[in-house]
Amino acid sequence: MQVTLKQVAERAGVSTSAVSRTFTVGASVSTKTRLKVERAASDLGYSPNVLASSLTTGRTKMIGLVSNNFHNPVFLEVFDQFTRGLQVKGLRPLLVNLSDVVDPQSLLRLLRQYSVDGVIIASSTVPPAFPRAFRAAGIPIVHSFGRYSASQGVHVVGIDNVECGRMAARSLALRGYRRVAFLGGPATATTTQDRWTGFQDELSRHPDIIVSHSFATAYSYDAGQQEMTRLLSGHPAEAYFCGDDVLSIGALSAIRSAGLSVPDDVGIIGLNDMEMSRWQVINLTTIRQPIPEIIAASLEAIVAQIDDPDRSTEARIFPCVLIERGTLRPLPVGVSET
Amino acid sequence: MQVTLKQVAERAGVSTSAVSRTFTVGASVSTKTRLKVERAASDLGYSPNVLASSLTTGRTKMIGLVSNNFHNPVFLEVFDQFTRGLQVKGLRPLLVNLSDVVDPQSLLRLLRQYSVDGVIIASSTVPPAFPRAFRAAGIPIVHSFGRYSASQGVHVVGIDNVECGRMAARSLALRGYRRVAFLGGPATATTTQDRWTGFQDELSRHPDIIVSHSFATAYSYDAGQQEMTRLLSGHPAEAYFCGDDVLSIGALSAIRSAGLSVPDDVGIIGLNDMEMSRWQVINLTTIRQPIPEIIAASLEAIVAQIDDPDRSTEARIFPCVLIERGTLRPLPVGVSET
DNA sequence: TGCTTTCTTGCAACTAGTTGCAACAAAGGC
DNA sequence: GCCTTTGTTGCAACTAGTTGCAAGAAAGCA
Repeated sequence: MQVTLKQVAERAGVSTSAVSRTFTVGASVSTKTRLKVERAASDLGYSPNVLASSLTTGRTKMIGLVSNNFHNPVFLEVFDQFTRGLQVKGLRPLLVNLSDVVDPQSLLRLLRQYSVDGVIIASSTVPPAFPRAFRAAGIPIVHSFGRYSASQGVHVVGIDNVECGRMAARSLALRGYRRVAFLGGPATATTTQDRWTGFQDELSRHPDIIVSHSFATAYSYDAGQQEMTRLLSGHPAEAYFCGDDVLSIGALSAIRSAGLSVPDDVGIIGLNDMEMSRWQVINLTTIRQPIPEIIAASLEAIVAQIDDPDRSTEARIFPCVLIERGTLRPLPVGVSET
Repeated sequence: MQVTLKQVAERAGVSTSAVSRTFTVGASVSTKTRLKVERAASDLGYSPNVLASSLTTGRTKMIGLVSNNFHNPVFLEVFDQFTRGLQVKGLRPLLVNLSDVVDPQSLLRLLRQYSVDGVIIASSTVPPAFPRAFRAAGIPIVHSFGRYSASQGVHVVGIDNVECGRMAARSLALRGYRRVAFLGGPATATTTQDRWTGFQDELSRHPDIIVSHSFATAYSYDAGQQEMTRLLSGHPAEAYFCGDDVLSIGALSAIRSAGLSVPDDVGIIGLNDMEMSRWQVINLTTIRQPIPEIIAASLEAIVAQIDDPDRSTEARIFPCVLIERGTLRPLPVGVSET
């Protein structure tokens, strides 16, 4: 079945140690035996079994990649970049769909069974108890797209959601909107809370602007559409900061369905800048999350923790940038963004 | 560090065999020792190491989940369903992003190093040499979204792309279009070829309909937009069958940008029915691939092969269905789809 | 050539489990 | 109570590798 190290040793006429050492970088082998071994190995089509070697080395080169966000299109991009980045570093992602798992301990048990070298939790909606469980178990952990303050002792890489809320508020204020609102995802999500906090905070400096808010039941197209439909039946605001791009598009659909025009009747600003937001049929003004940077920093952090488990944790928070497209009215002449 | 079976045995005052057997279903252990062991295990927080046990059992319960399709939004749904489905069966997906790998042998080597129990290749654009390499190596393999004829001896689950082409052709003919075209992805993709073949074949029965075709450089929004822009500068058809939904949306954008209206000036029919196609800002008429069925069948097939490696392979081809939305003109009164 | 130093190599014990076998215990039948 | 059958248990050898140690080989130097 499988070609083993023993068979290679036999064929090459050397000990198993010699074979093991030829496949270990930095081990002491003469060129002569190395050649013999390599010859035998390629004859037999041998490749070492990482899992068997993990027993003694304690390294599986597997990273648990955990997410519950299999519906937000940005996460396809996230998975793409994570898998490529891990592969480049010689690591393999063991993917875990958290949607079915509710208990941090069972996730911990699961990933321990496979003795992964580290865990990346990629989602803003995973409760902090999950990363904390890994921290407590001494398993290298990074919470990507997480919230800084929530998980003390856990390395977090993400954005400043409060600042994003402020940024959205500033954009709306600068564009002269005087009745604005926040349309968030579920109120329980920390990201939603933070964005709303920042939004509110910034607008408290503009007493002339009337602020309201409401929450959709999920970060989804349907939830956005429903909530906006409901809002339009009352006395809608002039512009909405939506918790996320998918929500924005749901809202956009509801506005258009109601026979209103964007951005003339109602303005929308989203958050994420997913692939689809630039599609001309959508053309969403939004705040871009620097995904490549967040992922690169996450990978860096997990590798650093594996190499030095006692490394102190830190949070790396990246700045977001406003991407102006067609769903907010343009800046007045002479006014510039900041 | 890790709690081992030995420690549990010591604490419970039994042999390691007894512990091993308590965690093996169907093994012979008395209730008395089982209780002692379970007690000790939960005291120490023990969970067996799957990888160590895989050495003797030959089962890692890991499945290589291979794809190169990290840009098509349908694949988020595909990954979601695959990961959940595998989890339910007690299997773990080891995700491989094929975008960087070019050689079947290096993919084979990689997955052998982790002694995965089986491999699922989920993509219509992976060359058949990849699944064949696994077949030759005796590793259970399923090619999801693959093409039947291409990989003899490999279990394929997917759709009949030729029939999809015919279906699109019939829809256009029934709606009275008389100048139609196929806008495919890269001409090298077998799916593109098959869809074009079926489209052409069906329309050969309508000598009154003029058929043309062209190929975009990729299955992407930008490629669709570019190709449609080019087509519109010439003498465009009345309706286009696009190779895929993303391509369709690119084409849609180009048409709208040119000041033309859909479906009045130009009709579009896509293929896939991804999440976004039903968004009202897009509202794409398309052919739906039965993704849940394809995935369920793929999982069934891989499990069956693991249980019985000598099992004969088969192809499972699922029917697609037309989803009528707003990018084709309606059927004439009295005419019905078939 | 002889002595020291550095390299290479194999042995054997180890990693975390599983499993065939034999010994023993318990239960069942008469 | 004795014999047979069935159930439980531990030993030891096995899975595919790694690695500390000591011995032997090669190289360096005078």
